Amino acid sequence: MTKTFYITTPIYYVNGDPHMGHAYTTIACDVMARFKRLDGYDVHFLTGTDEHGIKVLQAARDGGVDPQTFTDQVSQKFQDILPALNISNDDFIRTTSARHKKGAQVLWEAIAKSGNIYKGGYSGWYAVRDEAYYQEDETEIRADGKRYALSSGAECTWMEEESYFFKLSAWGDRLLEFYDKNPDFIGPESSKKEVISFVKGGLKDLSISRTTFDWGIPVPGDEKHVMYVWLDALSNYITALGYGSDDDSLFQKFWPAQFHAVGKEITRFHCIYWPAFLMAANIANPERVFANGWWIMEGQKMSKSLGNVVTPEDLINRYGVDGARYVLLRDLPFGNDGNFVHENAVNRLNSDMSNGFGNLAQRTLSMINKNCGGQVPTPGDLSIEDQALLIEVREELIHEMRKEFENFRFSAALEHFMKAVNHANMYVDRQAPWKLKKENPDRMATVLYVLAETVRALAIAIQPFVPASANKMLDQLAITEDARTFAHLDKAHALKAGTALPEPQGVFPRLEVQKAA
RNA sequence: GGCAGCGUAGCUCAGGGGUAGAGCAGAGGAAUCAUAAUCCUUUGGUCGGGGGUUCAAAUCCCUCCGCUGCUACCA
Repeated sequence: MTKTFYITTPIYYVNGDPHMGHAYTTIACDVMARFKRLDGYDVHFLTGTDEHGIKVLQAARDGGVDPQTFTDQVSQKFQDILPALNISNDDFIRTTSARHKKGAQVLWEAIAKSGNIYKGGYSGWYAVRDEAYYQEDETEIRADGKRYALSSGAECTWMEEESYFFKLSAWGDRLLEFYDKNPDFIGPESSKKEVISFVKGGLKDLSISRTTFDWGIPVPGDEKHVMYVWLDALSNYITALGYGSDDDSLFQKFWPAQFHAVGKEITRFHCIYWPAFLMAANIANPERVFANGWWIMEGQKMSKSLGNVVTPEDLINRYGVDGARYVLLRDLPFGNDGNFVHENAVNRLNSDMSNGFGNLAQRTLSMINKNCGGQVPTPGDLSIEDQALLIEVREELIHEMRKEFENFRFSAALEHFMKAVNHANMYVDRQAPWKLKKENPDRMATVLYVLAETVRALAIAIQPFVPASANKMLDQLAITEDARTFAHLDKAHALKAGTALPEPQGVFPRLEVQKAA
């Protein structure tokens, strides 16, 4: 039976427009999803938008529209960037959709049924400006007799609110045991330490409903409450699979998820609350949560006031779709924070894709076109060097890449790829087929065959990162679309001599270095 | 303030107790099939500052500086 692979991005909060960070996480997931599909897995890839909560409500009011209209508009922007970045998601979930609301309520009921929800009161020093409650020792009384939050200086008033609570305090030990038994659950290591120390510090019960506004999912049986946005939001990973609906076949098939990608700022929600909710509802936990870092731009934090916020469209305009995908994953190890420098990105694309891989393909195809009648040449006996190169690109490379993908090391996978490209270019120079043309045409045909076969294997392997370009290259080798998976890397699916090839065209045009954002 | 991470060649980043690594950028050479691309050689760092442990520290410990995230109901 085919192995399933369920992968999710976070659902993006619609209080702002999509930016480079959203693109980054989404692209990383897409690359993983494509890799797994090519590797024979039955993949389900989910992304979506998180649309409830007071911030969205306020943003809608500020814009003078009702919240549903507002979220429709912003969610659409997030949906629009998916085809623009060539994202292969199988589904898009919105937390305002009927299917999600229903599923979230079913989850609530499942947790309630287990005895983990109780009604209580929430009280504390509330700062309207911060939308946050503070402990008494987090506030001070100033000369004017009023109370202010120490951290923000916002004025606080005593508030009491009826609220439902989740018995998070009861789950600390079971969470720690879960982390212990599943050491790969949280990555990278820094996030894991943070989460474990947080849990060890002791967990308090979690308020999971609100009565102060109504832009949310009604609590089953007590509709003056709406569900806490994180309980609402996290449940998307199962509601999108039909959890709690009449047809939960996808849920049966794909849950638990193999991989939740998150930004490093939301690891706590995914690594503490989410498993606790699921365990309480007696649902299996996801296998892995991996947090990616944040980008800064040319050494500076991205911010609206600095005017250096980079949007997905900016990246596409500058680097093309495949170029944007490539430069985001090439240098920075997934999980680390990074500094995005345009000059480096251009250099990277030019030297790796244009000069390295693109030129390898072009010189190979061009020689075949001119010297072999535009057909795949007929190879003779293979030398040791021929065989070594073919083994590297057909077998060893994908083996190495697979290992790196297991640990989300996209940049390391690309390093292996570029190493193979370099070896192929070395091979061209050593064999010098342009000399063989006069001295030994049969040997030239063999060398060009080995090279064409090398380009085929490399193009197949690089598909997850630069799908459109890789496909163009495979078109030029007359590889049919159903013969492009990793299973086709082997000798049995090698190029057939005599196959007519189209006129070669450059696939990775060089970019000009340009300064400033 | 507390917790965690980071600070390594001009740039982007690996590494992590035993004579400092990669790619790009720079320099020199070879070749000319190719998107003037390729291939070879090569310059370059007292691994943020200071202190300590050790025969030996970029790597462990302490401290200081700078940056980042979290600090509970706020994505």
